[in-house]
Order: sequence, then structure tokens, then C-alpha cells
Amino acid sequence: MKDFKAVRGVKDIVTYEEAAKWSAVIKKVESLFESYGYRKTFIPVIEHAELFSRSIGEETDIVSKEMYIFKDRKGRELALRPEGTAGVVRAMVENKMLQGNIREKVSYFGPMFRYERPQAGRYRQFYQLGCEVFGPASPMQDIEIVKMAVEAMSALNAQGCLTLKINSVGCDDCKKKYTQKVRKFLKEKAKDLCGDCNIRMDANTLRVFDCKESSCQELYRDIEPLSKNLCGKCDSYWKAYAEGVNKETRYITGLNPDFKIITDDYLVRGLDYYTGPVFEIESKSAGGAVIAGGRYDKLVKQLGGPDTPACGWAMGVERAASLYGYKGTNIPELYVIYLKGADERWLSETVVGGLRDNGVSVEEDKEDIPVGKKLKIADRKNVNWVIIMGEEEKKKGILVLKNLGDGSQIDINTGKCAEDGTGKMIREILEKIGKR
RNA sequence: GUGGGUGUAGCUCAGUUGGCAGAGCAUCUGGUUGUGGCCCAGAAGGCCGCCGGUUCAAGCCCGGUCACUCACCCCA
Repeated sequence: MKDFKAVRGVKDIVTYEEAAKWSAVIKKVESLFESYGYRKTFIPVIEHAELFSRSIGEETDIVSKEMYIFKDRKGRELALRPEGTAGVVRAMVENKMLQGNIREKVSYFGPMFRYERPQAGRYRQFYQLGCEVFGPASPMQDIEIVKMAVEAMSALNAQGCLTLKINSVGCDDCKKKYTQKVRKFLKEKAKDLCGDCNIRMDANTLRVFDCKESSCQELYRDIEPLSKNLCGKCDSYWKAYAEGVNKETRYITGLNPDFKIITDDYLVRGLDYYTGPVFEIESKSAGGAVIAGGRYDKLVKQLGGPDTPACGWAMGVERAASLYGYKGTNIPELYVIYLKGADERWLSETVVGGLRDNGVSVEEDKEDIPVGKKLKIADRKNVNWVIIMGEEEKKKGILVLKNLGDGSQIDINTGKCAEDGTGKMIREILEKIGKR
């Protein structure tokens, strides 16, 4: 028999611990979104490849070397989405959700795909929880989404060193002027630059900053970053943002002495659609950025929608889960062991059903194997309480409630015939297992 | 895409100058017919990642390949 293995760079979440972490992370962040008025959306994993090359940028690493592209049976060029924003915008535009003076807040969760070399906190299929706001174009909105991101980290009780990095990449005008300035500088130094940079300076000027040649990097250190060359409008927007972020997040970040806020001049060059303030929450131990996002005012129009300002962010679920200070597991609280001659149907419907209605998670073991084995299974699952019922118990009109911690056993009178017998019995069990 | 480390039982790992494939934990069986954990006795479990080469002989040496892992780049 052939051994099947997961494809490179993907991850199975199957253990109690990891599954519990994941569901807790997803639950907490989704309820945070909900508490801020975001609506959940469910959008496709496959899109036309062009959607991403047009929005993220043809020349970015994500599109040029990391995207999963394939042709379907009719020869359409499709791609597995490498990020969430482009698809959300496409869906909002296509479904005419952004007509008029609108405010839309939406969230999403799902897998993203990038063909990269796997390493700590980096997978080829990874999951993102993200949110997008359409409409408001005020620094206050940008500040709110950063605050939400910081609150998400706090809700996850994120452990270790965290850095909130902020920056502004500027509007198209800023970028154009800055590009001209940089190009002028490069022309003067052209003879000292590597061949690649000589090509880049005309084709994709700002990409020279990604050059790997240390001699080029030396020279670029003298160039003032874009954030210091913003137009008046972008500059005042950026200043309001920086001040507001510091003010609004200080309380929460202050709770963790290892949570720092800094301005990073070289933040977020990877996606072309950003137009203003951007931010990132980084954790070295999680493998890099845990949350990243920013403003993208031109994307909606660029993808055929009405001119709608927007901003948002995405969280890497694997990275967030790795920081999550969570110890629990999603094991059942109570385990029901049936023995030969037990009143199975009654027990299952009345007792187990009643306990479940009261929020207790109950697992039933109905296989006909020796009690000892069943107890061993329950013990291995780390269950605290078991109910045992068989012929003897049925005869006596009881069921046995056993504590696996100290081994004690309590007989619970089933009181099947009495009018209020069932409710009383359920209450007694709840009380004994400490659920009331 | 570039560079380093590692692949041996379910898990964590030993394995000598190349000479019969090992331990601990976990599992299963029995001691104990309907009471788990502790203890005792026993059992099972392996294409030594895969392909090729050198050799009388390869887990060990050589080449390739795949996977995992770490760093760079980039990113969530």
C-alpha cells in the first residue's frame, strides 16, 4: 500500500490541544469582529488569476513567484487566493454592495495559498481571519482597526514579545513624486549600482530597495524614506494616525511590558494596493507578522466599483494560535458507559439529553466491551466524570456517577416514575459535577 | 529562490573502526469474568525516508532524491 502524505507546506490540526486552540482563536476573533458590527462573509478560494495580479501588483513577490496558478478544463487562468482582500473587494463590487454613501464592515475566515519555502509560522496553505471597512476615510477609522487588532492580541492573551509597527506608504501622488526623486538619485549613481538595479530604476523604481547587493543597500541608506516625503494631505493624515494609534492602544499594549509601538519606514511594500497608513503586529517567535493591514483607497475603483475608500487587516491563524496562552482541551466533561442490560434508550434520551441541554458536553460509549477497558478509555481522554449503567443499576433504579479523579462513586436515584423525577435527577448530577 | 541541520518502532531518541535492529514511554494480553490510574509477568510493533553506488557485508561510507526543520528573502 502506498503511503499518502500531506503535500509540502500544509498542516493538519488533529490533536485535542491544537484543535482547541484553533477553535478558541477563531471564536474570539470572530466575536470581536461581531462586537464592532462586522458581518461575516463567505467567499471563494479560487478567483481569476488576473484579479490578484491587478490588485496586489504584477511585480510583487506574492504574484510573480508565490501564487498557485492553474488552468481549468476550459482553459481559464485561475488562482488559489494568496490573500483575502482582493476577493472581498471583488465580491462587494460584483454584488453591488457599495452603491451610494455606504458604510460596510465585513469579515472573513479561510485558507490562503502561497508557494513559499515552508518554515516556522509559514505554510503554503495558511488561514487568515480578516476584516474590511468600506466607506469612512478618516484617520479615526484607521485608528479603530488598529485598536481592534491590538484588542485581538489581548483577547488571545498573546504571549511573548510583540511589536506594533506603523507607517504610511502615501497616496498615488506621493508615490509618483517620490519615485521621481528616487529615480533622479539613482541616475546620478547609476555606475555604482548593480545591473538589476539599473533595470529596476526605470521599470520598477521603488523595488531597488529590495536589492540583495550590499553595495546598493549602502547607497540607499542615504535616501529619505517615503514616509518623510508625503504630500501635505497624506502627511497630516499620517500624523493624526500615528498620534491616535499611540493614544488609543497605549492602555492595552501597556499591560504587556514586551508590547512596543514603533514607526517603521520600510513597512509593507509587498502589496501595491495600500495607499496610506499601514500597520503590522509582529512577533519574532510566531515567525513574523501576526496581523497586518492598512488603507487602500483606490482598490475598489480599480476593480470596477464606485470610488470607495477602504481599510482592513488580516490575522495569520497559525501564528496567532502559536502565541495563544491557552492550556485547555476540548474533551468531554462527562463520559457515559453502557453495560449489558442497561436501559440505553432511556439513559441516552433522558439523562444525556438533559445534561446536554444544560451545557454539559457528554460522550457516550455504546460498544459492548468490558467496563475496565471503557474506564481506561475515559481515563485516557482525561474525562473527569463517568456515568456507569448496566443490569444491576437498572434493577436498583439508580445510575452510578463516578469521579475519575479520586475514584469515588455516587448512586443517583433515577426516580423514573415520579412526575418531577427527571428534572430532579439532572439537577442532582449537575450539582455533583460542579456545573451548578 | 539561496544556505545550514535532521530523517531508525505510535512518540522521544541510542546505535562503537562498516559485522544478528535497540532503550524509555505509549500500545496489547494476562495477573483482576462489572471498575481506570499503581505494581508484576509477557507479547506485539521496523523496506533504518526513498532510489542508486562502493563492499564478502551498509542504519553507518558515496551520489541523487523526497520530506521535516532553522536562517535569508519575502510575508499572515
